[in-house]
Amino acid sequence: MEKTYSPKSFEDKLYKEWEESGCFKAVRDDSKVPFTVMMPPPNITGQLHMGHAMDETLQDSIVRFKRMQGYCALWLPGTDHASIATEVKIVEQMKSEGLTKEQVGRDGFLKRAWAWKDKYAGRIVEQLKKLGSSCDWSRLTFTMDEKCSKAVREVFVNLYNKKLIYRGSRIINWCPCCKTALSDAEVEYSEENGNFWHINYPVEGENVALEVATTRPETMFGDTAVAVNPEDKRYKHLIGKNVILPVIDKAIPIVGDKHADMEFGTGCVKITPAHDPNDFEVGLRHNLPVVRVMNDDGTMNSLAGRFEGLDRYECRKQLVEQLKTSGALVKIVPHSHNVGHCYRCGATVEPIVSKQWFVKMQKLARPAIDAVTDKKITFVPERFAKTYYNWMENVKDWCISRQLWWGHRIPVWYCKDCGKEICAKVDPHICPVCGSINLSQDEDVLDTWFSSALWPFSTLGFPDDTSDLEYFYPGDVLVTGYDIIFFWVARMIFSGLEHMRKVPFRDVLIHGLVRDEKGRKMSKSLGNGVDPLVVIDKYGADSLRFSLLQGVAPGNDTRYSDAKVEACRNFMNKIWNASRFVIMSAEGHKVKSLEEVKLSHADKWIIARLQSAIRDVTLTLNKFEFGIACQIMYDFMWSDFCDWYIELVKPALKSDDSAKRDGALAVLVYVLDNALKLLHPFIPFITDEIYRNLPGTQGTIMTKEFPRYNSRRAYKKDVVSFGGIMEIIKAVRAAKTELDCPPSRKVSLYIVTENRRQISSNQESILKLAGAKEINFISSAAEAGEKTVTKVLGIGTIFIPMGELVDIEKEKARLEGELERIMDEIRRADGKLNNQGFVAKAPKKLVDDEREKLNKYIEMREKVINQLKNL
RNA sequence: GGGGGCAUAGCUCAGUUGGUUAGAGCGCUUGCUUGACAUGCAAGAGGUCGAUGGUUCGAGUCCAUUUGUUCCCACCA
Repeated sequence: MEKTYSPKSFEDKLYKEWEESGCFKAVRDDSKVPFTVMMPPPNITGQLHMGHAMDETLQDSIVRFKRMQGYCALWLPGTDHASIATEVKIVEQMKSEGLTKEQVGRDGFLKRAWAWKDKYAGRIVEQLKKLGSSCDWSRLTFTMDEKCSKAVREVFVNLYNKKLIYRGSRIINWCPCCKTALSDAEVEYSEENGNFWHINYPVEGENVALEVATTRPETMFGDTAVAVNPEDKRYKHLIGKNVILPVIDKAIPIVGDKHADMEFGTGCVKITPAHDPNDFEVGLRHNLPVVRVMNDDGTMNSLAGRFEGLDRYECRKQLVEQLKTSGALVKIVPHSHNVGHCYRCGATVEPIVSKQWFVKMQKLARPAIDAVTDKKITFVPERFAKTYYNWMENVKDWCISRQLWWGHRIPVWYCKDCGKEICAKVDPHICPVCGSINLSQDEDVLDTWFSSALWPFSTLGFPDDTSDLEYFYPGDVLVTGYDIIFFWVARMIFSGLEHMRKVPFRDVLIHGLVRDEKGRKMSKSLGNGVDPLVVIDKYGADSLRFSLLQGVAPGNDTRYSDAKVEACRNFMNKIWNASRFVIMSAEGHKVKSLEEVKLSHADKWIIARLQSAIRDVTLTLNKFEFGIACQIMYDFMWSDFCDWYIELVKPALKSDDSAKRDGALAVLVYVLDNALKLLHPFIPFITDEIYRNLPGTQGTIMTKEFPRYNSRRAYKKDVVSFGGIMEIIKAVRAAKTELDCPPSRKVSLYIVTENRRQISSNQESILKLAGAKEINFISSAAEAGEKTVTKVLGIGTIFIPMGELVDIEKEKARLEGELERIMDEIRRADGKLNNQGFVAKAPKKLVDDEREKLNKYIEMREKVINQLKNL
């Protein structure tokens, strides 16, 4: 093995082997319990970012863990066609060539889109592999694959037949840049500084005017009424009369509607049903005409008179000028308000009335809410269930049609002769009503999330009753960021319930965002994104993975920093070198099993520590507490195994006593073997590379059984008593530092203790790690001689002669400080034990422990006082 | 307007049914060629866990109020 950890030399090689050996493949095996994870398919718009890296690392760790535990683990990978996002990219690409969609036409466009998909989907797959993702590539699915399209078609037709999909003219969010409708979830709001333009609408036949205020004056051409509150004494007498729209001199009625808030503004609201959701509702109540004044591209149409053809903002500018000159403009009041933007291109969204397809949500939402309240689905952390409820309970009908070309085309045809609307699973060629062959398919495609919603079952063969569907559905855990709970998680849940009659997964593991070093969201516009591949190239995939898992609380955002990855890389290097030591020590020796050797005190201690690591890692992983699990392994490997155990066994390894050597070697290999397995889910590459070099192993670690807790090897008493030995070592080291004694100077130890056997059986360890040359057991302090440093410990009192280095006054001060600390402890423990409530109500073990502690400290106090007297 | 999150060491963060003396990484101080590792080793300094009140034998952890910060949802033209 090389001296330093160099991941490049083995990561790609190992991945290739894993893939070729077929151990990622999940094949139905009825002797095993299935464990299914559906990968959230990354968009084919580009490449993976840090958020993906975290998402995939979490999933891979779970899947590897479960696979090692003996489950038939399926992690199904895929990519998403990302209808609007990809279309935006392709339009941009064409623009650079001086082309437009219209010029290349639908077929030409789709050809480009598929080429795009081939390029980027492949790139994403390569990136996933670099990360070490153990997904079943034989099942790689694209959301526009034949099987997904079939599922989409099936679901659409079924919902249509159940009247849960309908077509209607509603106010929708319109992106004038992408020229398509958007769902509510696809609109992002941000606070913007704008104005209220107060405009006078003269009342017909009266010498008064109603002052209305608007943030979008250009929509006034579509005004079909002015509303006042029916209770409003200022205006109620005018209800039924007309006002004259300025500029175009059109008479529109004054209506009484509670939508007009008497307290707000002037109390008069212009009603523009075609361009505002609230106004649309008012329009319905008062039977007002719906007048749309804007084109799809955000320019004004002919109803805007001389402003026709102008962009909405240019129109606004010129219109305001005209209103100003004509005197209709009363005032302009600065006003900041929330403006909706397209989540893909950022353009300001225009609420527009438009004929679109919708999914009726009310009936679908109910069972989806119940599934979570009934605990059929659990959000981890739980608080995200609230976010989910909040959205589901207020969900509006889902606008699913998009005026785009890239996506699943809506399976509805219209008969040009009789107007019949035909929705069918198989493309119709003849009108069932009039027999005409003059049919044309709806031009629109479906919202990307319509197919994503079916992902948990479309990938397994739905609507066919496949064996895979029966075995692997429902999934076990879905891992995703909190930012797509609405887009995706919610829609998968109601879709699974509606079409499969079963929830699509049992647990939803929500993680946070990966932010940059300063805590900002990583984004293209800020240019602060960090490319996982660059990091992997520099530090290795394992280091990146570990850094994304360690120290992260479930659901919390985390910051990426090179420093963190570097610290993880150092950990990898530590593991690497410790392993190198074990392997080198084993060279030329036969490694025996634990059963064949006699275990030393230290051996039992490390084996016991390993057992608690096994128990705790398993426990925490089952609760998806990756941060804690990683920390446990970090501490175990670095502190327990490297800093203590390896140092402890060095003398034994060099000993002439073959029994000692065999014992140490057996334990080293046993512990390392198990630790590697515990670490493998998080850091698959390094653990496998080392495992293959470990004596007595065969093949890859990834198919080996995950360690199981063995209570027979928990050695509870030995763990405690070995703590005493460690205490001695630490005390001697500290004493040396305190007295500026060079660590290399070997000291003599004089110990007053009742645990002579225990100490002498660990003599070699103590001498080695404490840097001592001898241990003398004495019965009183006097025997240790003058000029000593004293350490009062639980296991005994240690005297270290330090000759001229000892300053009696300093030593006194030190012991007095020590005494103070001990007194504090005694006061604390005493206080607790004198508290009737504590003694009566606290668990017995706690009270006993406290009593034991108190006794220990009282004993120590006596010893320190004695020693102070001696000085 | 509604709902969350966060506030713990100089910095970044863990701390999950309330129970030892509150932890880690980085940074800092001191000392080390210690036969795996200087991507290292040893010893340390550094925190009244945002504030107030409460529940409890016991609160960083639970409840209430409050301050600061941040996110999501809804949205009054």
